[in-house]
Amino acid sequence: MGKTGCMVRIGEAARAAGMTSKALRFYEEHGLLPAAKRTANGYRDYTSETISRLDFIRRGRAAGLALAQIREILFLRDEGRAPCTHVRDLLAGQLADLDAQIAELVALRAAVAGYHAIAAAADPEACDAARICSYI
Amino acid sequence: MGKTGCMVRIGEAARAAGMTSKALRFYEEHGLLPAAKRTANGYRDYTSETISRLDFIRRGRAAGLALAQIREILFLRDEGRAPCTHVRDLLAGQLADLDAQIAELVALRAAVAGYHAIAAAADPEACDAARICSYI
DNA sequence: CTTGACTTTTCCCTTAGGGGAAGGTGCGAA
DNA sequence: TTCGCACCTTCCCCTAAGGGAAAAGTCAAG
Repeated sequence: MGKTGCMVRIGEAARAAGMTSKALRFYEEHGLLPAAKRTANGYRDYTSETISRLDFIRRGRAAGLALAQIREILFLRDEGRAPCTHVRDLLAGQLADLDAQIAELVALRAAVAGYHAIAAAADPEACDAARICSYI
Repeated sequence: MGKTGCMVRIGEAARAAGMTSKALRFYEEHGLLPAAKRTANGYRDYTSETISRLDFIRRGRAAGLALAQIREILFLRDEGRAPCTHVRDLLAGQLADLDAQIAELVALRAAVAGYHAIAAAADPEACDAARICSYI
């Protein structure tokens, strides 16, 4: 085998996964990546296995999962257990969370639209100083 | 006049504004409230003017404004200038931000719903270990 | 030899406060 | 008087997911 194998430094691995080097160090620090092997000069050395792991992390992030949830999934997989039912439950919870967030934002948007309509139609001279601003 | 005047300590002011004492200290520290007068024992002493200022902060927060934006409004008012046109612009920007956030969450919701539908229908045995989890 | 690109670690920054520690103050009850 | 309780003070660490920057080491090319 070659002297250096398929040495991939952090920048290249990050580029391959569409992330930054900082993110990779952060994931390692927070247990989403195992401690990377180091080359003789101390540089992190990644394999294609790490790259696919990073791909999964990216897909999970794109689905709005928190790093802690992604870490759970990875932990199950690392334990040799299929995380599929757990992932299904996480996705169900994520759907409920998203529905709640959307409902909240839609309600806030309606309220802000009302304030803005009043502000757009009001006479700027009518502002009550004691209230700081009458539009809110 | 009475010895203690209308002394209102931080806890009572916070209750009156529907906040916590921590929030009031935080607002003072970050320039949304002027440095409170202190009583002889070092306790902060608030007036009704502060309470109405806190009410405005709460209304601004309820409208989804950031503390930095609320601070700008308060600064204008403190300068003697009516903040109304600025508030109107902030509300317009807030509307645009909310629309963007809602669109993003709705798109994410659709994607997650798709993942979840696949996960709910799939055979858990079919999960591909190399991909960590096939549902995402 | 030097320059430039890459890496390492470490520290501070972001939002809007929350939690808690350690200690001071004032009032009523025992 | 002393205890307990409620309240206050400052100080420090914590959140999520990294970003920015500093200081320093490594390596290949010009």
